Amino acid sequence: MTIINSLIMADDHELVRSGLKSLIQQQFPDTPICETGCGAQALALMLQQQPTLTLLDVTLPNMNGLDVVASARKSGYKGKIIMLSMHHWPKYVARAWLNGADGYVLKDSAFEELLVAINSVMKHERYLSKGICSQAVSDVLEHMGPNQDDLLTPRQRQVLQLVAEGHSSKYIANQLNVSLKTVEAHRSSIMNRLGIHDFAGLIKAAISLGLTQVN
Amino acid sequence: MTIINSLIMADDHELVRSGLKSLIQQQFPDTPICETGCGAQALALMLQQQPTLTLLDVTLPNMNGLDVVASARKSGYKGKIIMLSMHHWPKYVARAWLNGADGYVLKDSAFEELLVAINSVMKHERYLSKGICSQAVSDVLEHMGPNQDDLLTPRQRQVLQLVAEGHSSKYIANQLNVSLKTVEAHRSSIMNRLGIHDFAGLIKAAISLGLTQVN
DNA sequence: TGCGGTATTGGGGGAAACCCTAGTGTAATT
DNA sequence: AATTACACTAGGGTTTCCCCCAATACCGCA
Repeated sequence: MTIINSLIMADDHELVRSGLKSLIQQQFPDTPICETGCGAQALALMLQQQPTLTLLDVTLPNMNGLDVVASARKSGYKGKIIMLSMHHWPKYVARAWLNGADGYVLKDSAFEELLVAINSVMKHERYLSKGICSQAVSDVLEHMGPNQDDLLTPRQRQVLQLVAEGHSSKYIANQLNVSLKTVEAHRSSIMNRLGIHDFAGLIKAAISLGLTQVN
Repeated sequence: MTIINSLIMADDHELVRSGLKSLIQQQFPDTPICETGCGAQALALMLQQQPTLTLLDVTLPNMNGLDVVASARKSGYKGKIIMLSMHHWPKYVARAWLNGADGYVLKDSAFEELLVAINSVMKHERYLSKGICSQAVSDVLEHMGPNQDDLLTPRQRQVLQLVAEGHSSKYIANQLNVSLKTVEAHRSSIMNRLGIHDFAGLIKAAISLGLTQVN
């Protein structure tokens, strides 16, 4: 039987977290579960508590799950990480892999599959959800440099995500603890790099990069 | 104590359904719960089984939740309907109201709030999730005819499309041969009507209204 | 015919964003 | 060890946008 000492769960919808927590608690009654709805807090909790297992939604406010994984690994987090996502796009899966995730489970999976994933990663195996074409993921990985293949730097993606969530540069500057001017400089460099000259294009780029959703 | 004879739950993600089912089952152990992940099947089940209560996600494959509500009511479904949605936009809430929903609960709510919503609608009351500005919904309802395209005036659509294409208000003013201030007034009234408070939301609204495309 | 609502038009002032320029730190290259 | 490249940081000055307010024009309705 798999034993999980502690668990952190990050999802942007509290109802979803509650439901998942209920299901997991039934399977692992003795595991303390800590939950959060935002990426930055998830990262902080991971580093503070070093939980045995972290369940991370990909689309999170503040900082998306893929960046959380990268930052956590870079900061020395050693626990297992399973991504929860509704996206089956190979690009996302490959990015999760490279950033240091151990499992990738689609939200359109049965709970039993999540249990299989948990057991797999706790045995130091990787798990890829059914319904994801692993060949396509391999292909993407081939054409994907080990790091920094993306168009934007982590900081730029972070800023772009916050912009696309509708926050002002002032608010973003407070969130990131930098100057207003710094945020504006990031915005500017993002637009230069993507060849965008207006706000609308910025939002559309964020959508097509998966940093935010239309609705 | 509220008694629910039967319940149908529709959500596009099986993991979410499982979790929610687990929570609800704990509260209503004797209620049979039927679940589905697609809108068309949800509609069919509602008409066949006439459940006491239906929980409907707004974003569903095949047929979105708002259309399911409209069709179900038109076909004589008499049970209660609670919408589950991640969208707080007044536009969506107003549409749900007009189509015949009894409750509207954000996915970013505690499970306890869903229970309050269930108890409310079973007592023939309407329930609106916290975090939704009911005044904004009322405002939208005022300006909302029976068909969906009355949300914006032709001029507003025209302006919104140009905005979403990335043009500045100044350029738009020149294109339309009106004052800069007029265009800005249009932008303002569009945002008021849709319950939007930032530029990002404006672009996303234009996309979901089909006025522009992501790429 | 008059009345109310709203579509469309416009202004002023304050806040936010954009363009240009530039310092610092880090990592890879030569 | 020196150089190059670039991510991240930041300021000054200009342009653009957002909120409160108002005038005219149009359309349905009593």
